[in-house]
Amino acid sequence: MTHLQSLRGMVDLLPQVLLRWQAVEAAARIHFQRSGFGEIRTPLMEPTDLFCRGIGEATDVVGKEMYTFRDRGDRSCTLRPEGTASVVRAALQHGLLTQGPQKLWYAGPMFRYERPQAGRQRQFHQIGVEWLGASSPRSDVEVIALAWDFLASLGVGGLELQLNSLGSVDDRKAFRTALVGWLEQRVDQLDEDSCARLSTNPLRILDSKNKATQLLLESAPTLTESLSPESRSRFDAVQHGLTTLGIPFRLNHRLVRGLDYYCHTAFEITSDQLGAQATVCGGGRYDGLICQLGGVETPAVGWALGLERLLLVLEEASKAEPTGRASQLTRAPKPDAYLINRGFQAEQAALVLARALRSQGLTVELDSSGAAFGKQFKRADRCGARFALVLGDEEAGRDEVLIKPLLEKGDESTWAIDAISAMVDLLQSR
RNA sequence: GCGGGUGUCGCCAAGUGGUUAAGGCAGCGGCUUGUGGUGCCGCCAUCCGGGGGUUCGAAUCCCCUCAUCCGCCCCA
Repeated sequence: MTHLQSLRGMVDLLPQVLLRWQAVEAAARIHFQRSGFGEIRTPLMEPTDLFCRGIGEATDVVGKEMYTFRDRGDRSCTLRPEGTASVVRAALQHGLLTQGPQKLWYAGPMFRYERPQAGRQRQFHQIGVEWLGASSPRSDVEVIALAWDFLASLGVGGLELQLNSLGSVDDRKAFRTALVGWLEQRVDQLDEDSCARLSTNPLRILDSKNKATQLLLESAPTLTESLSPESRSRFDAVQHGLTTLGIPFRLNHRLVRGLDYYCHTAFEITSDQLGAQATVCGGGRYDGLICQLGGVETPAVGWALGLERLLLVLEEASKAEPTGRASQLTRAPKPDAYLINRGFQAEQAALVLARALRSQGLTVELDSSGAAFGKQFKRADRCGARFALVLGDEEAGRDEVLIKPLLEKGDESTWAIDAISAMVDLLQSR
């Protein structure tokens, strides 16, 4: 209809919707701060090579989903498809890691050129956490708990934590060989997609949604079997830690994360309310990434959470439970006062009064229509203001203002227009 | 990139070949030009996502296109 429209897969966030966003972001800020994570903001655009090296050339994200273009200096630029590579780049660039381990979190838009569907957009938003320089299995546990508790604090239900270990780089290599060998004997039984992946990214075949392939995989060698004793005991320690914290999880030995940099712990938190894109949060350990991007060998764990998906789940939660925690996040703020005014002198006085009250922390809606009093009252009522303040020529002439409660019963009262603190007391009284 | 569904006012929604395109919500105006919430009255799509075509005649049929939704791939 309109010729000017937002690009496909890019959505506007309007004030009412943003109420929810802001609540979630505020909750995140507090939650991460408590665990000692500091916020980091990196550019939305990076040199293309960062992602090719960080995420892996063979991955779909790099292979077909990046927004890449050349700038006027003929540099290849890419709109970031995820946050981890950028965070690591920034940490290396500023020598953060020479000061010891870094606990960082970020929130912001990511870009992936994909076909939009439920819970998926081309510009979407992630909140993520990266703990660089953490090697203990306990850090895996802590980071997972950080995600789990954050979601719980928002009142999100119906979540499941799925856990797997990809083992060390060597374990993975060994398993890869074993799996490919096993699958090659059975190529004729594989679906088309899986066949293609056999040479590019065989581990991902485990994830296949193809029913026949899944059935076939029942008897395939498993990742767990090829774990070294060290990897095995590390995986046990992570599970033990989660159990200690009372965080329920389900082992899923098919869980393979899509990005190349993961090793050892891999996890996903899924929701039963999301349709096909059920993963709300995903992450794991990526001990090799920092080295790969030019730093010294440094272990790290982290995760990223899809904000749009989280908000989708929150919406369901607040529908199901209108008085629950999730619903409280979205209450629209009502003005404390609606300032009705009419007449030249009164309008000037109203401007001054509104500013004075706002500077005292009140939310004041100032009518600027000059319409009839009845009209202005109607608007005052409609916006849900608790009080109407009335300034007409009569009041202005006497340097007074009339205050009338709109929601509770009570009489109008007249106040000296400069009795700001007394008015504030009344307007804030409960 | 592939498959399927949908597209009528800001939102919900009737209409499926025949003169002026229901209705509801919201909005605006009035009854009520200094007092709101209820009520009543009025206004609010020459146009049916866009472009072509078929027809005496189309929102209704056909083609193309765009957008959107659901799924696949993949991921948060």
